[in-house]
Amino acid sequence: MPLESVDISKTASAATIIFDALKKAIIEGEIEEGAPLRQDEIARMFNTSRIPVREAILRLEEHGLVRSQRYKGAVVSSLSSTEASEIFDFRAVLEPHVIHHAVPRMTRETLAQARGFCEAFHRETDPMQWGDLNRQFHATLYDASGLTYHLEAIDGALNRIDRYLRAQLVLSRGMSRANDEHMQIQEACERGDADKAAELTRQHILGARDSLILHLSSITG
Amino acid sequence: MPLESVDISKTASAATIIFDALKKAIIEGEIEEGAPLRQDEIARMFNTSRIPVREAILRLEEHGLVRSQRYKGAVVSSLSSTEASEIFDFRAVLEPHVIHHAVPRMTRETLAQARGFCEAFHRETDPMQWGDLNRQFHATLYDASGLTYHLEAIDGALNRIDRYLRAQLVLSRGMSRANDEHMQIQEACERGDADKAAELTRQHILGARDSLILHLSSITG
DNA sequence: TTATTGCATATTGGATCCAATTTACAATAA
DNA sequence: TTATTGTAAATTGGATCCAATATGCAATAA
Repeated sequence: MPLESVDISKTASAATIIFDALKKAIIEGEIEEGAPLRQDEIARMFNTSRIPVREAILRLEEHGLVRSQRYKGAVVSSLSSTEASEIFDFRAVLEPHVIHHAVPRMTRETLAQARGFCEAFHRETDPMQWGDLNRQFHATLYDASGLTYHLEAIDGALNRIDRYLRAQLVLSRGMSRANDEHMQIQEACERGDADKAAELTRQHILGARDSLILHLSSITG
Repeated sequence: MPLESVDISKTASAATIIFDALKKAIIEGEIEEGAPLRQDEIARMFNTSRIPVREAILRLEEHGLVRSQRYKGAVVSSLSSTEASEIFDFRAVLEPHVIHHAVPRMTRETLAQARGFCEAFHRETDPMQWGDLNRQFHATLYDASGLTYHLEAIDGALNRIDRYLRAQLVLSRGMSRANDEHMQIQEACERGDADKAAELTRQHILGARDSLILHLSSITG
């Protein structure tokens, strides 16, 4: 047939649109911890009824991003420093395994793309962009592993601590240190040294954990 | 006050009841892979409207237990052998770490309770019970770690492959082999040998993976 | 026969309404 | 004042209704 087949972009459901928007706002810290999510307030913001809002909130709760009590509503989840620390440890177990599996499967395109993000991260002057570029760099390397279940679990863990990671990058030496470590990881991957890439990744995560915990305890005592 | 304080068992919401029931039925294989979940059919079964059913199905989807397409409904997720294999690998990364962390934190009660499940598993003659006792044994040991985020992730992974694990235990040497390995893990924990417990756990999982994959490929080719 | 079209039915997504519960606050009593 | 009680408003959970889409089948044309 002479017509080009065009992907009719089936507009997502209202519930999905609201879910994505709330997820982004919560992850990036736009809504603060403990803040309540009022169903009809959100419904008005999206010009829908409360039904898709409730579905979005339910899905967020399954990911641990909000906590809700019957008849009392949902609030954005907060993390104690021990909970945050455990999630870093979780990442420190999974991510070295994933990158080790990924290194022998990385293509030239993978490495070029990762290097692009790595350098963009280095050059970027807007702190609001650091968090995204950081995640894109790591995700590009990890994606080569093809371990979709692992990747989803890592993504969920990152979502839970994303606002802390962003705060961390703004700290005195957070950005420059992350940048140095990214460069080392990138180079290990380019050399095909899976063991080194895995160990550097582990230390990258545990270092971030320790510096964050130190920071949190210096604030709250 | 002279009255005993009694926990008024606040009846769970309809959505939660339906969610739990569907989750159990899917995990245990009572509903077969690919089977559609009709909203009003389920609603009639629970004497509710479709609203709580939809919420339950949405939550199941977030856990990967069902897949749904817009206007087409939800079906029970199926797993390819490569997907199943990856989930075993995922467990093989996390569970040794968790038990290693748990061993020095195990109390006499922990060990006694685990030994109870271990022996009950050994004695049990009803294959329908094997799956539960197997999970209870491991969960008892893991719980001592206090790593709640890890435990949730492991639980989610187990839910995805539970029906295969159950099938596996019924295979020729599945039950007796699992039993031997449980005994060794139990003894390592009682000796306080965290390294050994972790390594045995790793082999326990990878052995199950290999035997399952072998079995699946012998069926489907 | 075989493929295609059109329509009736089935099913899901969302809006609106009502019920159940919590929360805020005023009224009252110690 | 301070604690307690009662009531109204706010909020969530669920039921019912309508809209949007998919599915199955009969009718038709090649």
